[in-house]
Amino acid sequence: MSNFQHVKKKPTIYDIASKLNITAATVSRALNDSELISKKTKKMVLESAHELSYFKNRHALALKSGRTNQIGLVVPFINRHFFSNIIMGVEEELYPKGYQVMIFQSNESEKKEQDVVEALLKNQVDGVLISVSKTTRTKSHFNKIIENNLPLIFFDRKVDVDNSSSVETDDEFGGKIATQHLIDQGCSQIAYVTVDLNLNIYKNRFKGYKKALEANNIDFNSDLVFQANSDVISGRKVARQILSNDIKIDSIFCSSDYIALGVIQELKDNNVDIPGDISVVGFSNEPFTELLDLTLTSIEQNPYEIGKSAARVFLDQVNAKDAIIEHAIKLKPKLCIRNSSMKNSLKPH
Amino acid sequence: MSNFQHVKKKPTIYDIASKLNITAATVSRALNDSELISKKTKKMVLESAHELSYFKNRHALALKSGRTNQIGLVVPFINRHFFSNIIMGVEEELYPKGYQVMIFQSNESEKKEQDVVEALLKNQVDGVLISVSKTTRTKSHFNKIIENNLPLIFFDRKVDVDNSSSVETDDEFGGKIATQHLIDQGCSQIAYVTVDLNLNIYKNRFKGYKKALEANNIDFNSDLVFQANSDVISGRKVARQILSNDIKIDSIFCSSDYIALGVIQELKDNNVDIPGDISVVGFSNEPFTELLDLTLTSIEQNPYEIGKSAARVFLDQVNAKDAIIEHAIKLKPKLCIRNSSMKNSLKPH
DNA sequence: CAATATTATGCAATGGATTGCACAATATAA
DNA sequence: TTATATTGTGCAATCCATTGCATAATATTG
Repeated sequence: MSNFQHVKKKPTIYDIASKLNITAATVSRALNDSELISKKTKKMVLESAHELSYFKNRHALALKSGRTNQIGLVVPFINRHFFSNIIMGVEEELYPKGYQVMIFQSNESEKKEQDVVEALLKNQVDGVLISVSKTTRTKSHFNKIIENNLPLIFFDRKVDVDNSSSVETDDEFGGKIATQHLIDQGCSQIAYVTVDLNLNIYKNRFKGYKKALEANNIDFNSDLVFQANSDVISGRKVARQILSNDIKIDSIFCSSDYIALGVIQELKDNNVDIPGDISVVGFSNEPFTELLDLTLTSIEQNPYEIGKSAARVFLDQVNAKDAIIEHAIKLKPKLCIRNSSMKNSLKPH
Repeated sequence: MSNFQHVKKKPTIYDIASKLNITAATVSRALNDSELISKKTKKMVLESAHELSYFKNRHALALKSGRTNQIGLVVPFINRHFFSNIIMGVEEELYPKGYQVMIFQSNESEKKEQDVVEALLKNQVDGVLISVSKTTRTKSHFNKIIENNLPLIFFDRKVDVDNSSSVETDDEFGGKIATQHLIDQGCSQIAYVTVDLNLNIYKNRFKGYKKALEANNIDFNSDLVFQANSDVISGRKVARQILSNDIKIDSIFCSSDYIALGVIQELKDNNVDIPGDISVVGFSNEPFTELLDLTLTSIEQNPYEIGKSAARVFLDQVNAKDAIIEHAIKLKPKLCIRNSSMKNSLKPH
């Protein structure tokens, strides 16, 4: 329990060198398996390195080479189910390749996002994966990344930047299959609840909704479209609005699970039968959707796969060296059917 | 869209030096506000640095000093509400102080945990904050951290290691207030559902439960104690067991929200009135607890504060230099009363 | 065996910032 | 004005690994 523990100094190539009566240069080459070095010497060096439990000093390497084997990962908030699972995917893919993932949050603030990108560049990361903050309007910080000749990969939320890549959910497809599912249940008066249409993801989900109607020869009725924030309260408000205006519908497709939950709560409070009278579908497949009394049908975006995919795109870029590779990947989301939408379903349990 | 963008080289102290016809040493001292340097020179240097948008090279610093301003944060999984909020807290506290947080997952595997700690040491992090994997039985990797003279702070789950600190939830207190709450509602036949009693957190919650009974002169009855895994299925199983054996109880305190949810589902399916016939309390205050039809009373551990606290302990250690500081902090959890436990409550809405 | 081709190693600079020591420039005292 | 004290800068080594160039050691060929 001594105060001043003996801090054993980490061994360097010089230690190995002097132990073997050769120079550090030779050791370095041996460790890097250079053809210049004889097998015998290589063997000696490797053994000695193992013995001393030698490891290369990352910072010396970074200083010399300018590469760090670290990548920057920027998300709005890490404590969101969606983003934390993306991070899982990225790590899973990159950790075995020797990359370390530096995770940063933008807190949905453009300023913080700029700061964070700045910090990443100072760290000389080898690439940046980012999901853009909602409030971001400028893109000079993204251009800076490109100017540094680093791979830049957007995921989930992108901005148009030359020489960058992106991995997104095919939100339009998601909107389409959710709507089609309701139609398949016999619904035709399908209300739609959207969040801010300035955001691409919501724009595209809406597009999918309309496409599905069109494909089934159902007239689009703008009276059935509602605007809300992505939370329970907003969902309740929309439901109240529908009920009090006596708007005739047989289903509601909400572009957010939280809205859907609010809708369900308000409808239940008003003795509306779900899914009998009104079917409800959400979006994102939040963990709570399957924990509810009335489980909620939703669209799974598979954030884990988004993460993995983004990581693979990064590796592609890195390995391609100077070739331009601009990936623009869209992953198909999946419909998770539960009790809130099954007109003919047996009651749960 | 050229393939070979011009990658502007980052300015160094040498650039500043030659621009001002002084030496790098002087520039370095000026940047570090050394008293050796005249105000005039300092001003020149600072201005020039700003002009060139100069920043110190982290890797050069790390190489020279052995310190990196990075800390390692190890959690079992980052996509758990509890842990991701701890991470938030840590970041919030350390980011403004110029520390970067390197986040790693152990996946509840001892081997991975050892690897990760190894990686952190190779990176020469300035300290390690860790929540120990469930499967960890050895502690030599923790000792290695101490031998390197680095601050080691355990959070939520700790292991006994000399010269380390810890920040935990006061689980016993949590168990006590939850039980007391049920007693306050008039309950006396309080079932208790625990998870693996080999784990300290569950051991302590159980202890709290018993203490509360004792304090209220209620006899402890081991027939009312059940064992389960921390999931919904297990919760249902316990409830079925209670019902089929016709065990007389007026409430159930579950050491996990998932168990509590399963219990509630099963009881509801069997037309038991909650909280009328049986009150239910969970533990951890998972996000879903307030989204349920019947909102679930639970114990909030405030992971965000745990994170902040752990970060502060780290800063303490760092600033204390060679002094021994062994913090052992226990944070009081908080009771969140909701509808599942309020005997006299109005029905929701 | 001498001369050339191969192969294996060493030397020294590099990357960027810090710092002990030496020395120059200026200020103060005598 | 000269000797001494005080302040401000420069020199060069250091942290660790890499790498172009020079050279030593060995192998090959005539």
